[in-house]
Order: sequence, then structure tokens, then C-alpha cells
Amino acid sequence: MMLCMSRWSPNARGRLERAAYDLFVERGYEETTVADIARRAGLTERTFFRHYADKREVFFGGAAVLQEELLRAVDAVSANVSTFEAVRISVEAIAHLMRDRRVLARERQRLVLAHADLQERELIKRATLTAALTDALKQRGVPEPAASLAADMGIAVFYIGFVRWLDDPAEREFVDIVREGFDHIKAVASGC
Amino acid sequence: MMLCMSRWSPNARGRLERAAYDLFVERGYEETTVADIARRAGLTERTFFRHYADKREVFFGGAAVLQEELLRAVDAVSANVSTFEAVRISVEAIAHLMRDRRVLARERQRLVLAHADLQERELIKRATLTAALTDALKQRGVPEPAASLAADMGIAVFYIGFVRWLDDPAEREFVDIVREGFDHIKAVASGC
DNA sequence: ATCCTTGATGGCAGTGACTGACATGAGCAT
DNA sequence: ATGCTCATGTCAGTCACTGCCATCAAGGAT
Repeated sequence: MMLCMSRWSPNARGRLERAAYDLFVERGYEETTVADIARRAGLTERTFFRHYADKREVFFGGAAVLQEELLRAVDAVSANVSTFEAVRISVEAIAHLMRDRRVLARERQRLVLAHADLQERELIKRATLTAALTDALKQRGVPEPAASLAADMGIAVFYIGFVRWLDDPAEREFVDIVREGFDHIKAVASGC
Repeated sequence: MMLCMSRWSPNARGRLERAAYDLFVERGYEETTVADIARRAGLTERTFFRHYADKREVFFGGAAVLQEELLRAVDAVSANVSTFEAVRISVEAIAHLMRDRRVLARERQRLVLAHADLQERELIKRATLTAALTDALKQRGVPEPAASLAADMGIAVFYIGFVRWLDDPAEREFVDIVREGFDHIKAVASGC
């Protein structure tokens, strides 16, 4: 039974994540050392690396949540729906998670765009998300390479829509931009 | 006038690239230090970093060639061809460049798959290629977000086709696999 | 001929990310 | 009590990468 009120301050991971994000915003990513992050979280550098594989990883805590939600959404789509619609519905579902986070997302995106290190890690997360969606589609019975291609297409619509959403002059909702993205894909593939 | 027969052995970059590739194959990527690479090339570590921004970059000399060829191909497509066909033709063009390199590509892919570092850099190269294709399509008059989506789709077909090509049981040509990929995209987007 | 500039290189010290090995000490089970 | 667990601390070490300065052949200018 571990109902531990342990001797250490609770939620070390959370404190590290918070400290890192704050410092990145305050001083910038490169100007922040791992030792800085750990110190602000009341821990040591060595402990940081026990919670996160590297300095970049602390920035991508949300990626796992997004993936879980995406897979849940795919499973929820009834089996007689076409592959295209299944992908569209699932991607719209995770787009919906971003509601009311535009300002936060903008600040985060500013950081990512400013540092090649973070962009690389973001691309890995995107690739992981794509692979997960591919697997989920295969479990629906979609054969290869259609599963990979459909997944790649869906995640592309998500990310391209994401950056458009961040500075959309009309302030449309993310979900609507995604829906429109899928329409564009349909149009392009029909050969206009 | 610089017809310099300089005092240094010629083609330092090439020697570094070759030394790096050989060492990565012999001992593995992580087991090879930058100092090792420089030593084998007859140079110093400091000089390595004057030619390549970091240890990973020396592995991706071919990326620039691929991008140039892709852009050349897009420019060569006549203006009255649909966006989809323009992308298909251009991507098939760079797929054609890989002819007779299957064995080499396989060894290279083994290295990339074995090291997250290299995967990240590969994804950045892919993103750069996608951005370049997007620009080329925009110059053809394709509006956003169709340009981004079509480019993303085309590059996805390329990369997904690439890994299928590497261990295709039927030993089909890369170009044929790519062509088939575009057909699959068409089918998926038409809603099967 | 002498001087000066250019450019690729070497040498060297320093920073910071990351790792391995070992120590510590509160909680929990027996 | 005794011992085990496990998150943490401590420390030394490797390696990627950078800044700064020295070198020294080639080529042009005076």
C-alpha cells in the first residue's frame, strides 16, 4: 500500500515542467540550463534526467495526452464509416481539445519556431502520432499502404490547420479550419 | 583568380563525409566520436565543425541534391497540369533518382532507424523538403492551404513508398510503388 | 622584392548536456 | 528491529560544440 506522504515535495515532474516552461519564456530556451530548471524546481540536475530523457523532452508533456485522445476517438468511430471519414472525425476530436487555448498555443509555438532543437522534437512527436494513427486504422481493417497514407494525410491536416488557426485573421475555430482542410484534400485528390 | 592548388589535401568535406559514414557502419553512430571522424579524415575536431554544424549533419549530404531535383522537376511540369498530377510527376522524378541504390539505401536506413538522433534530423530534412515543395506549388498559383496539403501528401507518398521499396518482396521499382501510392491517396480521399 | 590580405586550418580552454557509480535516508513490510 | 525499496543527492567523467587566437601558404598590391 503506497499512500505515501513521502518525505519529498510531491509532483516533482510537474514542478520541473512548470519551472522549465517559465524559464524558457523568461530567458529563452538556450539561455536556460538544466541546472537552472532543477534549481527552480528545488531539485538537482541529476534528478531532472531521471524524469526526462533530455532537456527538450520536458517541453512536450502534452504529446502523450493528445495521442491517447486520438486513439480513443478512432476507437469510438463506428466500423461502417469510411477510412477518410474516420480520420476526419478523429482529427476533429483532438482539434476540439485546443478550444480556448489559442493564446497559450501561440506562445508555445513562438518558442518552438525559435529553436531548431524543439522543432526536431516536435517532428518526432508528430511522427509518433502518425504511427499510432496508422496502427489504429490497421486495427479497423484498413490495409497498407492506405493506412499509412490516410494517417499521414490526417495528421498533416491537423498540423497545417494548427498553424493557420494560430493567426487566423477571422479567428475561426480550430475544428472548422480542420474540417475545411479535409475538404481541400478531397478537392486536390479529385484532381482540380 | 583562385586556381589554388592549395597546401591542404583537397575535398575536406568529402573526406569527412566518407570517414563518418565508414565509421558509423563499422562501429555504430554513438560509438563514433567527432574526433574519430576528423582523425580518419586527416583533420581536427575543430575543422569538422567548420564544415558541418553538428555530428548528425555529416550524414545528410544527399538531402540538398534531392531538394534541388524536386524543385527542378516541379518547374518542368507544364502549367495546365492539375496540382495533384504536378506533385505526382515531381515526386516520381525524385523517386527515379534512387534507381540501383536499393542496397545502399537499406544500409543507410538501418543506421537511421537505430538512432533517434538521426531520425530527428531526417524528419527535419523531410519538413524542409515539404516546405520547398509548398513554395514551388504556390509559385504555380496554388493557393493555401491547398499548396501545403498537396505538398505534405506528396512527400508522405514518397517516404512511405521509400520504406516499402526497401523491403518489397516483389522487388518492384520505387517509381512504381510511388505511382501506386498516389492511386491509394485518390481512392482514400474519394471515400472508400 | 616586400608587404598585406585572405582563408582554411590547428590548438586550446571552456560550457553544458548527459551518464554511471555510489551514497543517503524516509517509508513500508515482515 | 531489520531489511528492502526507491526517489533523491553527490561526484567524476565523456563528449558535443563554441570562442579566441595563432599559423602559414597563396595571391594580389605597392
